[in-house]
Amino acid sequence: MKKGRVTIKDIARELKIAPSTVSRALNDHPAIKKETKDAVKALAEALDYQPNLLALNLLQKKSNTIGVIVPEITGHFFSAIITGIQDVIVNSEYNIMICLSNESYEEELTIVKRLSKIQIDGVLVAPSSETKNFDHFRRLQKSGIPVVVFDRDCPGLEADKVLVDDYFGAFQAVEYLIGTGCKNIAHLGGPLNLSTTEQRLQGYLDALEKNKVPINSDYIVHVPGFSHKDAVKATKKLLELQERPDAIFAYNDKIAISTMHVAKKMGLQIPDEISVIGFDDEPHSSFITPSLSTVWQPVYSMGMLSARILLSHLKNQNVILDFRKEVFKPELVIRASSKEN
Amino acid sequence: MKKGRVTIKDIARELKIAPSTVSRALNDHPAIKKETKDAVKALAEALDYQPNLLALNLLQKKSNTIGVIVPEITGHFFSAIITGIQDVIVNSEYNIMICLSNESYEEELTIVKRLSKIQIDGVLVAPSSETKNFDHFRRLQKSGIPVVVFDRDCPGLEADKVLVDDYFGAFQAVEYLIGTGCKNIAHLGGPLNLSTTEQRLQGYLDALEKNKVPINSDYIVHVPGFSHKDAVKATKKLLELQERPDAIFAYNDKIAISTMHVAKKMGLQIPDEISVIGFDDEPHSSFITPSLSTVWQPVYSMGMLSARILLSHLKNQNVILDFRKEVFKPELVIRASSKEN
DNA sequence: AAAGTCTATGCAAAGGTTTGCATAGTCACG
DNA sequence: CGTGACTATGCAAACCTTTGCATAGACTTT
Repeated sequence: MKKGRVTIKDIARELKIAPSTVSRALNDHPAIKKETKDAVKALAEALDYQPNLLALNLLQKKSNTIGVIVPEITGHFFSAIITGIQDVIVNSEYNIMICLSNESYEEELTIVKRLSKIQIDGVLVAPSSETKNFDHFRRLQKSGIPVVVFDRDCPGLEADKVLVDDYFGAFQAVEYLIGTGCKNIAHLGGPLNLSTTEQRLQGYLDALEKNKVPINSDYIVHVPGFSHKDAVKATKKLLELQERPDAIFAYNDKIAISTMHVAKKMGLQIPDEISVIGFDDEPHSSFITPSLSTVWQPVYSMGMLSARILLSHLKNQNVILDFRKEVFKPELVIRASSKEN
Repeated sequence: MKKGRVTIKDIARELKIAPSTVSRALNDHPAIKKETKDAVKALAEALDYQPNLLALNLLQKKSNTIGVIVPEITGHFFSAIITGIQDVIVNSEYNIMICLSNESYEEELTIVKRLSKIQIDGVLVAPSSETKNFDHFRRLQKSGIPVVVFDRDCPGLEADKVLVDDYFGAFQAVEYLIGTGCKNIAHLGGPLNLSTTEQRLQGYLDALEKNKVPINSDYIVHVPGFSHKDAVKATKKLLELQERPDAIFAYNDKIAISTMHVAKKMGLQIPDEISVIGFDDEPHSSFITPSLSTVWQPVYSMGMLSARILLSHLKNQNVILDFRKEVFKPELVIRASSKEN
């Protein structure tokens, strides 16, 4: 019989009224008589009418979709953030499109182009570790698309930002290590160029300095990527030093766990011979042996807040809101991989 | 000056030609003179023309988007599958919309309705653990939307399926435990109603039976949900039994890790007093102590294949392809949480 | 030179919905 | 009865692109 889905025109024809009347009836426009409304609604129901959002999108020049760009989702951190974002967005009229940059600037560029083509309404982004230039985000903003940056800062980009006080977290962790009597504290840093890497390094340095612990540049090694291999290699570099460190503050739990793995294989006692503290508090970090001391971040809340900020921009398209910069405080979680204070 | 983005009409006006000519020039239609094409392309470039996909969507009655429905992404399993899916889809013209059902049938229903409203072109789905009725998927199929089910089977639903031979994996794991001399092998099953739960249970049962090990119903406990608490509670039930099991085959690594945690707290030696085998081979499972024996699944490949199957349907809309059922073989990975053979 | 062929382009419709403006009809008031 | 106000509805444009058909002009063939 009828091919394709039921449209407003079908209802109009059936009821011998104009499509515009049907549209208004469906949207409860006050100028429509109650009887007409009822008739239209009844028929729409009967015919299982589904509004064609594609048409609406074209008309409104918006896709009712927001894009989320993250480097990866196989770790816990971004998965949890996304879950937070999702839980907020689900209760709005927006759809959500998750895109993975695989820590690649190129792919991030491609994604942004794509999102811009489909007329995305807003973007939430944690930039890739390769990204140094933020012009692609600026281009989005210029075409009226609000951009909210989370977790990893984009220095120089004016946008809403939801970050963690990485500096504070690192400072606390390192100061704790000093407090337990560690003298030779090393740092396994993250990929260079990441704001989080820099902040955590700075926290490490300042904690040492404040406590008058001399800084040894041999004790600072940056892990180039996020693979187990990278971490193992970097750890070995540290543990094979003439004067072996007695504590390692790692950029994140993943690295910390690899570090512990290597240390154990070398027969070192954790934490007696070497303390380890990570960052992120991944769920399994409390289950490894010894359980990992780490810095907890309110990941889920960060996701929710980022989404809420974006939504508030979308709701107030006309009003120009000031850019917000929200910084969450992380918390040091002491477990068994570090000595007692 | 000009508000909004550049359209094909703007280019046409500028060049004093018809919009249709511009369209054809941009799409390399053979009937357009080279000079015209060049002129159009040059101007399009200069004006930074971005085709409006929204208009195209309306015209083609499709959104060029495929939906992916998963229960959650905080674990490694679905994250890795999604990464595989993404890596395939990225190289097609399709966009990808990831939706989380949070293991809830209700939310899954809402998601399906939503996807159907936005005229999704195809769906990849791992149903929630609550889902027993698959009519919502059938409705999608009826409106011409191909559905590919992955990981968790939907019995009775005719669709493409990409699964793992859970039965085989479980059978192997349990037979291995028997081979190492374990006599009282318990099973911590997953949420009832999941095809994977059933298959793994059946593999467990058959392995016992084949090896003439009596089945003890006290040794089979199902974990209702995926939280740590649920797993701890279920484990305790097993370990407090009069005749304590000397091996536990768990539904997945997450549960297995919780189990080991409880066992260790009770002072049990793993694997001497109790062996543990999980399922999934999560990346951190090799880092816990003792490292976890488990069943590995080719997650990334599953994601890729699922996506490829869906794409092949979309490319051959007219042709009706037979439903495919692909079953991947898992592999037993023996580490330190089980005895040697 | 007429008829036919080919090339390059234009016209207009289609896709489904919303919305400003126009209009037909009703009613009330002077 | 004429005017004004109000109600309920219809018309048509707009959103942007693609595409079947039409056509104008140039060139070829008989």
